[in-house]
Amino acid sequence: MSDPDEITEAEYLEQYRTRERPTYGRAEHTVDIALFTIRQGVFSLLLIRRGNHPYKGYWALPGGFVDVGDGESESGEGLDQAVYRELAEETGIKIFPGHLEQLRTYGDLGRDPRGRVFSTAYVALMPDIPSPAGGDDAAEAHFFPVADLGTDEGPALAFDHAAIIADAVERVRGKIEYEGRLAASFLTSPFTVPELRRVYEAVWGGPVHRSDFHRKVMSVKGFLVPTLTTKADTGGPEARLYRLGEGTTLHPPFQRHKMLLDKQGDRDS
Amino acid sequence: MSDPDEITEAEYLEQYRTRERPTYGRAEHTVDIALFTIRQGVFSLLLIRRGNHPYKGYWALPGGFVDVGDGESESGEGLDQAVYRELAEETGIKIFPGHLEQLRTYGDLGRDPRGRVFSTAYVALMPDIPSPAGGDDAAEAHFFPVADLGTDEGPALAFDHAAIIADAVERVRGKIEYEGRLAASFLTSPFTVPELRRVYEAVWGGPVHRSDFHRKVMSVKGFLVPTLTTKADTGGPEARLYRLGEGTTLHPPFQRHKMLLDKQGDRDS
DNA sequence: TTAATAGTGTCTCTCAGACAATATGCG
DNA sequence: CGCATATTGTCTGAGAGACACTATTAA
Repeated sequence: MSDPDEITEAEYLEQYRTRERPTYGRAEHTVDIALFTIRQGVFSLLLIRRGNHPYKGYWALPGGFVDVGDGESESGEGLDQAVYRELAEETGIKIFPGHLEQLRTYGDLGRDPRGRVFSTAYVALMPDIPSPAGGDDAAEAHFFPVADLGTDEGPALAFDHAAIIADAVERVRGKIEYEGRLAASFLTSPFTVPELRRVYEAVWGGPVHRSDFHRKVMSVKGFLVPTLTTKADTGGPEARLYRLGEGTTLHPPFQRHKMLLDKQGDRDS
Repeated sequence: MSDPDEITEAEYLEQYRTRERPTYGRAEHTVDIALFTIRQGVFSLLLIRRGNHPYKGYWALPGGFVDVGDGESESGEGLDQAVYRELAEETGIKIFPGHLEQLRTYGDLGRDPRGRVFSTAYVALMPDIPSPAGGDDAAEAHFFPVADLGTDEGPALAFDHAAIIADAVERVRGKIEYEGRLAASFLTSPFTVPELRRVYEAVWGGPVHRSDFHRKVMSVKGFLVPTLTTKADTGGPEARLYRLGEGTTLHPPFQRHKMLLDKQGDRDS
């Protein structure tokens, strides 16, 4: 360890930074964002029609290359930062008002014809704010019902985005079982219990027990904090409005396969 | 769309591949592996002592740069492939006998002093096979008890590996609640129910109800398939040996905070 | 014999599922 | 009124938590 040829870490890094680098053999890194919302009760995903090669004319998740600056350790932007920037550029969403989390990274050979491109996918959930798609880019943006994706009804998808979307949908459907905060991120606060129930119905794609859902969601202490206001225009009695409390995890979780009714129609009606 | 300047995707890609590329401003991509096992009943993580700068002498997760070939789309290796290669090179594990899954990707500025380096972390679980650490590299490899990591007892960790390890530990502790297959991947098949219980005790760090665990794990249909053999040397009666069946998800899940006893000692004794 | 353990049985109490009932608002 | 809905209440059955018990093996 007392090697006379020993160099310090600072010396090593100086050598590393100024080394000869090939102009090939480097990969690129992108972020892709699966942005979900609920529009008119329909669980929907934002896609952008590509205006450039490759996959020109196909629909793709919003996203793009991560700015790595000049490659120095402290230069460029982080992954989360890239996501917020791309959201602003591609969808016009300056301040993202929902939930964002990393999904996973895709790096298979051949997933991008331009070269080796790693893509870190994110899942974003937000309420349906009436100033949606179509950002600074002239690119066409559109919300598609999740149920249509992957079917003949759905759009033609670029790259491996069909697989990413499938993973993202499953992440959302699974995680709202035990993360109540996720479901609430589809709504603007304050909201009513039936509104929250309709989030689950939209995401899971079927009716959810009405009275059981109400009792279950209210039984999680600290999850919903009542406000003094109510909301009319429900087609029934005024509904109390709640905001999110601190208790975020649902113990025990909602169970998708049990909360979902097999047949159409709430038995409660 | 009938632009006369329009080029085909093939033409575009040819231009893209042969473009001028800077020798700077590119990031690199690594994989890091949090390899867990249970040794003598202790939930443990494999770390490698770094023989080179940066962080020379510190302990780090096994891993390394992903081979991206010459940067062409089909050249190099995929992420999973890189993980298996690094496992072989750094730990001598040629055929990985456990469970492997992607954790998440870390890309913060400054996380690697050499430059912008994205790292996709993996979680690996395997039984304690008695031919462990110390691979082709002369590097020192060692299993550390997870409980010691992050304390003064634990090793000094390189890069942001302390944060990665914390995420990995929480992933394992959380996921074995509802993924029985994960817990079983710490064992060699066939195994007994008490052996499986000790996996939970090791990972969660406390005693688990003995009789309740037995009843619960047996009640999940298709999870454990009995063999005709038994195992002696248990300190008690011979225990039946089981192998994993098809039913992998535990519905409803084991609940860590309920299955774990608050105090030492199984009330069952 | 003693101690530790594998496996089973039993009681209780919580809670999810099922469904009824009541009150409210809209056309 | 008739209908859909919000919210509360009640009954029941499944199952988790708690704990006792038996059988078996090692020291």
